[in-house]
Amino acid sequence: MITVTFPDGARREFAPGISGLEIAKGISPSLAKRTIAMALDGVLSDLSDKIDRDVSIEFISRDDPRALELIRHDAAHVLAEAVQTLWPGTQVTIGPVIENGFYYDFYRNEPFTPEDFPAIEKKMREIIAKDKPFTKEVWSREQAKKVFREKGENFKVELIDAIPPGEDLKIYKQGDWFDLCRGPHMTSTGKIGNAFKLMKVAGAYWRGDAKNPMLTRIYGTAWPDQKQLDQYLHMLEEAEKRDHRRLGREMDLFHFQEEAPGAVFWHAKGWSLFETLTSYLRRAQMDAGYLEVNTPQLMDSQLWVQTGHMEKYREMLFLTEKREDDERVFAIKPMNCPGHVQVFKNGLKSYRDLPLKLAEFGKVHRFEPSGALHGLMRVRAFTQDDAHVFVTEEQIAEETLKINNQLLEIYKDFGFEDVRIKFSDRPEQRIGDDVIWDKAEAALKEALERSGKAWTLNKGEGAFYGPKLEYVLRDAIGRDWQCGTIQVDLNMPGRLGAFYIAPSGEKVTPVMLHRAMFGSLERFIGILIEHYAGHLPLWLSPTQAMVCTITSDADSYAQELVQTGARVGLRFEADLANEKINYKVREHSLAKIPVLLVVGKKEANERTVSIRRLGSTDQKSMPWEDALAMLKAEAVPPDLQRAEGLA
RNA sequence: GCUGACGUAGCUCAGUGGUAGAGCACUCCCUUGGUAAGGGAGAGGUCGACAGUUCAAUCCUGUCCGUCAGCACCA
Repeated sequence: MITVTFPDGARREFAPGISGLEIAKGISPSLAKRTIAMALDGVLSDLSDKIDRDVSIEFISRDDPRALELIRHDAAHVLAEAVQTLWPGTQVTIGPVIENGFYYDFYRNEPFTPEDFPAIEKKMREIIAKDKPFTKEVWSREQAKKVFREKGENFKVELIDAIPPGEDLKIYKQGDWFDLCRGPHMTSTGKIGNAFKLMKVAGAYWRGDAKNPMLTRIYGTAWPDQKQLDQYLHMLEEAEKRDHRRLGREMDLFHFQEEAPGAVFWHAKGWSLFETLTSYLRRAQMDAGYLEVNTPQLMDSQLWVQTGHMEKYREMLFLTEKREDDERVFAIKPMNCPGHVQVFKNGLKSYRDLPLKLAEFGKVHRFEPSGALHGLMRVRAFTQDDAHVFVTEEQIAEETLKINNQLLEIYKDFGFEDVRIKFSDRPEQRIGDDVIWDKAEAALKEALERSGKAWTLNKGEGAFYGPKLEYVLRDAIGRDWQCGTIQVDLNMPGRLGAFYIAPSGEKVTPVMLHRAMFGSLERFIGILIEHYAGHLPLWLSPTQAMVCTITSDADSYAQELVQTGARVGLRFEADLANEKINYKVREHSLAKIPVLLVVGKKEANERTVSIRRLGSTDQKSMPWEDALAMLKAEAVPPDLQRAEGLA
């Protein structure tokens, strides 16, 4: 007999080989009816699975959070059946669950389009309405390959070959249709319900490799009920309103145009934000002992041969043409590091100079693939808040930890409390000995452990010259972007001939730590806009207050307020337009101006202002001097607010 | 780069094989109005670029450029 433990702690004995469904039926028919799967010792399993050991069991109903992935996975199978029914000859490949939904990759000569969705969804509803039971069979490798080969499912045959020898080959059937699948599934297609929707089609390479054929991927989303589906769709609409490309236009921050793909035209307001951020970073860097330098935009391409970039990234470099009177080819810098190494090399350095921290707001250019470009997030010309810390091997972990800590401090100033850290170790294509890589990776791990922050491993994703930590932020629609980074480089300084004089008098190659806090200013601004949904805090907002006149009687008073604001370092503007106050309030609210100072004849006479904050309909009248003092205090950047406590 | 979709006024979008339209924005006039759109008039377009088909192309075909989504890439 086996002992089964129930969620309430009760234990019961059963004969080995009893299925979950039988146990549920034994308890009550209604439980069996509403149970769609089970968890054995916490692991989701088919309700039909036979139990032959002591376990704890939980019956999963449709409203259990764990049912969500089953609903989506089953929906993917139904999608595949629907597509193969409508277009026989289409090959199936894989169809996993993803965040917020699922997809299925198909191979077919004719691509699918969104116009096909209604037909596919209709067929899916039919399959769901038939409430076909999911049944599982375990096949032998040979049998499975034979069946799929005969069906012309060549991709499935390849998948079977990739399954490790010890693992069972499971086939899930829903009526006549079946698929190779790891499972588990719900008891029948009817459990999926009707709260699903096909979202988009896209190409995707077979097995994620650009050398392989391209498949058509159909994305869908599925939820336990219509309400949750509607909520999700509504959330997507709201996220669209936060899109920095849209807000960038609405707030008059920047634009792009065809002549400069992947390069930003910063407008005055966007540049104000950019400058506010660089000033902030300058203070932070100075505080941490960095020296700001500036290195050439264009250097002999030979330098990039030395670093290894020409070999690995030739296609991504912007190169000049050879000139008749000069045989040399120049490259626009894709990174700042070689420039900083030149600064380091200029003049003899001693171990006493280390750690030496060189920083630069370096504008770099990379010929990114056209399909990679995305607003401010992925551009071809961007500004790094780049720095290189030259250290001895012994100093690596300590300096890395310092950078990590400052980075997290800085992110907090922008409300990013839960930054995710990825540790990317050695890639296949790399320079330098493995002994060196061992050291570099160990140093980063030590720093991570000492910081106590959670992190995940990003296997094989390091830079070609060294491992890295990536600090990842998420945009409005859930896409992840690398912002900050720390990289340990035991290769490049040596390649470029940098050394310092050790206490022994020997020449020793320094280790270089590459670090960026925002990463790319452009990307960080994109993330910030979406993070704040355009509602920038006062210290960042390009226009901090708009003085709106009620009638032209207050024009000169309004202008005076703007001037006084400017004199104390506040960015005010006046709206003297011949429009009603309703119109002005609406216009500037839509432009995300954080503070509206409304002035009419009354305020001009009494020297007061009526204050209205973005996102609120409250209005408060107060003496102008008080309002000015209040806004001035509020507009102090967070780091300077902290510093005031020190003075 | 790959697959697919898209490109018409500053923005959002209609539209047609016979050289274009709306709303908002813009300019001017009237209005001086107290917290999310006052009224009127006007101006504004090589219909992404280049070829081809056609008597005639913004519309059909092709190539290119750009944008969007996903994939691949991301020093």
